[in-house]
Amino acid sequence: MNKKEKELDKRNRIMVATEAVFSRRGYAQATVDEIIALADTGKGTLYKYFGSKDDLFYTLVSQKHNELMIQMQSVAGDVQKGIEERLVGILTVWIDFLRKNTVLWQVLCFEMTCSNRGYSAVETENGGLRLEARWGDLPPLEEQENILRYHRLLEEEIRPITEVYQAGIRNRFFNEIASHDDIAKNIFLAVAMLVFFHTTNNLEKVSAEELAKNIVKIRLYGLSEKEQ
Amino acid sequence: MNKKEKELDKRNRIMVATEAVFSRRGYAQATVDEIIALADTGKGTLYKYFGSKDDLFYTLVSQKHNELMIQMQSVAGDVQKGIEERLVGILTVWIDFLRKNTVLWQVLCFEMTCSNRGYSAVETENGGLRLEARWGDLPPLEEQENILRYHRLLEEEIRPITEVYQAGIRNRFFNEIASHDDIAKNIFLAVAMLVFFHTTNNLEKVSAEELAKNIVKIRLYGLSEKEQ
Amino acid sequence: MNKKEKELDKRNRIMVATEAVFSRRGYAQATVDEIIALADTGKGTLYKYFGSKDDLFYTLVSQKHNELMIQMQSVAGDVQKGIEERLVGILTVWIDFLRKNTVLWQVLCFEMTCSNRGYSAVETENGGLRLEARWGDLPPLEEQENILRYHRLLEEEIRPITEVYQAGIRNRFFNEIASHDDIAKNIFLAVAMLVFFHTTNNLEKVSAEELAKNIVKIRLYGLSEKEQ
Amino acid sequence: MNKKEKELDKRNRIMVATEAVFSRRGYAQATVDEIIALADTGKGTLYKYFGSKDDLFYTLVSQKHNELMIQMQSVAGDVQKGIEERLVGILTVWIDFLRKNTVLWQVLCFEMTCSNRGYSAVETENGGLRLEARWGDLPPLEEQENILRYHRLLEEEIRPITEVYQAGIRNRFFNEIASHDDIAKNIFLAVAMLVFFHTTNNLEKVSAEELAKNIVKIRLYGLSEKEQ
DNA sequence: GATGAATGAGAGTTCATTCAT
DNA sequence: AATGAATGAACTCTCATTCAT
Repeated sequence: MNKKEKELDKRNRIMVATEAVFSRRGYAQATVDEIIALADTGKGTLYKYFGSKDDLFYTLVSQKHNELMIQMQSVAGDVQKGIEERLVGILTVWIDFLRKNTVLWQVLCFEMTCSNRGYSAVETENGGLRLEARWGDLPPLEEQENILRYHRLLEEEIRPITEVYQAGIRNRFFNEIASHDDIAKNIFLAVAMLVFFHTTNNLEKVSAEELAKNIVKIRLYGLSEKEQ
Repeated sequence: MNKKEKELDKRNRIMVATEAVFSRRGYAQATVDEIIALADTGKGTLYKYFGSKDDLFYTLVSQKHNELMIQMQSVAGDVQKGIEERLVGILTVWIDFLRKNTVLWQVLCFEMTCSNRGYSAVETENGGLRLEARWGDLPPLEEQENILRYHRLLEEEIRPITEVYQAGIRNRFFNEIASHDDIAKNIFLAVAMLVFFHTTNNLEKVSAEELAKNIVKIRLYGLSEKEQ
Repeated sequence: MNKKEKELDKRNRIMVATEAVFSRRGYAQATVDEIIALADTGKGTLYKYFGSKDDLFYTLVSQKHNELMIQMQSVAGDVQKGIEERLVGILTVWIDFLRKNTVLWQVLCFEMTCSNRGYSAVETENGGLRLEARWGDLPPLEEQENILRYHRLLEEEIRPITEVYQAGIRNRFFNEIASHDDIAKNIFLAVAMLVFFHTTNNLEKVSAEELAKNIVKIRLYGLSEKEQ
Repeated sequence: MNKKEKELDKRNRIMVATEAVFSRRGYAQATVDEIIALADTGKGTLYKYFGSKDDLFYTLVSQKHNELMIQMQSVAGDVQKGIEERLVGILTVWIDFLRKNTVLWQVLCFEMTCSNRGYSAVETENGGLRLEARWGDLPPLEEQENILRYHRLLEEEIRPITEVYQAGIRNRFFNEIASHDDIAKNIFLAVAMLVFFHTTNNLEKVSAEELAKNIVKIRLYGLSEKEQ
């Protein structure tokens, strides 16, 4: 094994340990000590590669995010397919992904976005994101930026569904109720909730695709036997 | 003010401060010091009444939970009303409640249930709840019990919807897709997500009832213009 | 010993330990661990009372500074005495003080003012002090303020000499060479150097007053046997 | 460029970077990482040539010290000149040198001699130097030696003034007050203080020679208008 | 009964030095 | 010969909990 390979190996071992530890402890409860013990390396090495605990987490989820986006785009971009088919495709990818990264994405959604501290991200005029506090003051700018980058990941992950959804509106595929802006976002998040709160014994048996089909069917055609 | 009143006053002041601090910091970032400063009392007093930081949080959410349950039951129990009407009623209460307690219930759902550490609660044969770990070991029994009590709160809050939903199944109000067990739970959680991730500028304007009506309509009759 | 006394006792023990440790290690090399071990207390106690290592040091020297200023003013303010007598008085106090606090005041002069990192303090138009960097950038504002407070201590300590000196100029006590502004400051600092670099065996034997007299004589009447 | 030249080039680049970094950070705050980044070389190279951070600093100041000594000796050794002229000459060199190396020599005087940790150097019977601790124990012998070498540099730098001064005593150039041994040292150090604490706006304008002349005049003939 | 001073384990981070390549 | 990845001891600081008054 040459130098380059060894270096990659170290980085990789840290990355693997990082995933394991954050997945079993969340962010705040995870300790750098546990990570380096698992990676069998020194603290200095970790900090040389990743700079800070927050950067370490960001690097991990950022990488996973990129893989997710590639998969999502491959199913979302196929204009041959109809609205329903595309929705099912995107949700299948999303469910699959969340099942593999349940804890990490919970941590990302609630802990890292500081949604659980009363901050939310709102769009600015020029299409960017800005942090907003439900009460009191915002943190220092540098910390705001650290928080916002997680919001940006999520925003990008929601976009494929939003786009298909808007195509559906243009096609008059949807009824007038559908005009509310948050519906696309809501499908995305409702699925996340489904996976976050699944209990091991019932949900796992259903394949991601089957689940996605059902969810889309319910959203599109409803649960009711009767006509509205 | 007599002794009893004075004691109540102290407890109340701590409770109010507790809500304020956990609501703006989440659980991990909240400090007991900030709470007692706001309550203008001593640390010993707080620990005398509430025992631990975790018990303090539990007491707070437990109290709010009880208020929520009373409201939910008052709209869920009315057998005169139809399925749709009852669903709208429950969700209206739920949305209203979450809007007032957004951060607290996020913390409850993800931080306190340790859902963000890979634990989930599964039903036991005798109708109770048991903790299960996605990986590795469970924490000591005492800590498990502390975690489980939060799961019990959530389970109880979901029940009214589940009951209405099961009534719908008995009435043949729903189509066969609806047979999946998690659907009731999913409506409940999807609404939570909607409120957790609202951004201040758009959602607030819609009344809780209007929002509930739309959500139920979509669930029941679907988004699609066309027949399935 | 009652509660108040005990509290004072703890604070005092920390203060004493602080002086001992900073006096034998300087600032950077001193560790909080050594201080608490010597004070026989916990880390939390130290941080509760003093907030940070820097604040701890500042509290210590600030206290000593106040004692020094009282003594200086008592000898500098006596308008009955002549210029020479007053100079001798101030320098006696200064030498005495420095002998007792040699290391602390070295640390103050060089380490804490960051003079040893190329920063100096210059007077602003409104009589305050501003930090200036010989090269490159200044540190963040908050850190600048921490540095400046040490400069302010020193500036105040120099002032009594400056005042006597200016009185001398008004009285035409000095010759025209004396017009340079920095001369008062220089006497003050030269004495500091004398004490900082004394070697135990020779200087200590001379009393502070005797030393002060000699220094003043040399400054006033010169070393030379001959007339200029 | 051949091998020898390349090696020299590397050494030189490290030396230049060393000066830059220690000059803007002092010793404790300087990092080897910053030095090698500036020198555009590897850490191993630096440690190969210089052995340790302390040795690196010593090599730097030692080199500058040698240049200083050559200049000092060239003005101190000229027996043609009178006492006053020689003093002015030495101080001119010394002021010039300090202005160019203000931070480095501050670090040398206070940080490296561990004067700021309560150690001082005293002469031994055989003319050497020995470390002495104001309180407590001395460090291990090896570290003592590292500290002493900085004292030796300073002692050597003071010597030219001492020699001129002793010539003055032999010539009966000085009055009886001047017999105190530390006076030569004090002139030397007072000048250092003057440069260390100059503030950019006033002192720089005066040439080193002008300043030296004034200092010597004051020392020799005094500040007072009146005869003693 | 109410208090808050005292605690100390444990957190994230830095950096001089080594040594295999 | 030159490198820079790897190290880990040591640093400052936090905070839930206790218990003497």
